Amino acid sequence: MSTQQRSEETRSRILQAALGCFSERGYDGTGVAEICQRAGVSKGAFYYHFASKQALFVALLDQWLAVLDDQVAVQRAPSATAPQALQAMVALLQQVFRDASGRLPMFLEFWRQAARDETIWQATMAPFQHYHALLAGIIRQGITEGSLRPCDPDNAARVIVSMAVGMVLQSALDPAGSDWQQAAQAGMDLLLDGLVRREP
Amino acid sequence: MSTQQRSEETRSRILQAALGCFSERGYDGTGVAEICQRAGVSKGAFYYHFASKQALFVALLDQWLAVLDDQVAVQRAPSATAPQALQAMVALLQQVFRDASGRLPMFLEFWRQAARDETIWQATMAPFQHYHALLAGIIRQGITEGSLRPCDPDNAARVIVSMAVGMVLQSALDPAGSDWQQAAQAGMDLLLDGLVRREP
DNA sequence: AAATAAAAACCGACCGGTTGGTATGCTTTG
DNA sequence: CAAAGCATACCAACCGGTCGGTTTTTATTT
Repeated sequence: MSTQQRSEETRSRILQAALGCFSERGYDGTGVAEICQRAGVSKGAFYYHFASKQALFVALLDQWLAVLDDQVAVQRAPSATAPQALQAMVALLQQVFRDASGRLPMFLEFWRQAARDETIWQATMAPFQHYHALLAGIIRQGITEGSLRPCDPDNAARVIVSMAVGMVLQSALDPAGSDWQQAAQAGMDLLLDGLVRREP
Repeated sequence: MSTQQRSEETRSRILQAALGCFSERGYDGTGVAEICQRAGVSKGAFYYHFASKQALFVALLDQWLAVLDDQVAVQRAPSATAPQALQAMVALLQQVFRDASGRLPMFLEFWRQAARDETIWQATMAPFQHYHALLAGIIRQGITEGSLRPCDPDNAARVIVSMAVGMVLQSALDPAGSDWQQAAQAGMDLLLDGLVRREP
């Protein structure tokens, strides 16, 4: 096997081990030695691939963001009506629940660090703004084409993003507390149809 | 001044200092010495009042929960219709935004610790379940009295709680990103009326 | 009221263990 | 051989927590 391959595999194993450690014990709670042991490499290898523990964390965040970008790119099918497009967006959330199963506490680590580190903050906020813009666009289009009632698209998008974020957080804290995939589905249905009873 | 008064004031000052430190630097990021310095007391005083750093954290959580219970107690006026009652609940959220201004990162600390510590988890989850039950009750009543359309009250309550939690988190990360008080108001309006355009 | 005891409140030096990070050297590959 | 990739030993700093001692308040006795 070439040294490049071996090197990249080592790096990958460190990332994977760190993901597990951070998810289970948190960022401050896990030491570099612990990550190395789990990855089956030495401390020297660690600091050969990453300048610092913080840099590793950022790399982990970047990796996650890359995955997320892919998912967003797939979701580019503006053919359907706005309600259908919004329903389809829920599937993306379900992807989050599925993929990040057991590693959702990592989100808390990201968000916590984001509140203190400028670089991490920008990277962490990007998806929020991204999804906000995406949703606001869909809603705005839906209003002009008549499938949605007139309202402020930004506010509506904010509601949807907030709901999603809230569910991700709760599922991180209490995975068994509810079927969050189904809750997200039902939530979007509710949002579309409204709570108040209509008069005939 | 009596020693009791002095003692309680010292304890209070430690709590206040800790709140500031944890909000700014996080739980692991702040040392006991730092809290003591900010509070103007010695380490001896600290460990006279609190068994450990963790115990101080729990005390801080309890303090917050007490405030929250008061707010919930005030909100006990089931006289109005369900939509009105739900609108009134939003005011409670606004209270959170107002009171916890600048200390919202503390929520992230609470939630993060909750993912690892059983005791903190229970205390942290309690308000979630509390509000869920409260909202579900209002909605259920609204359905039976005809002011709300038939739906699953639990799902609807989950949506509202999730929206609130999501907004609190986002306001913690990006306080200047939006007028979250107004966003919460608009969100509830939207939830009540629905997004989809009605046919005449 | 003075003296004394006892308890509460507080101080700050100190310790043991941990941790992120480094310096140096060995192996393998090209 | 030169460089990349990796291992081992080690360190300086930090941090939660302890401990013996000191001051201040309260209770008790004389």
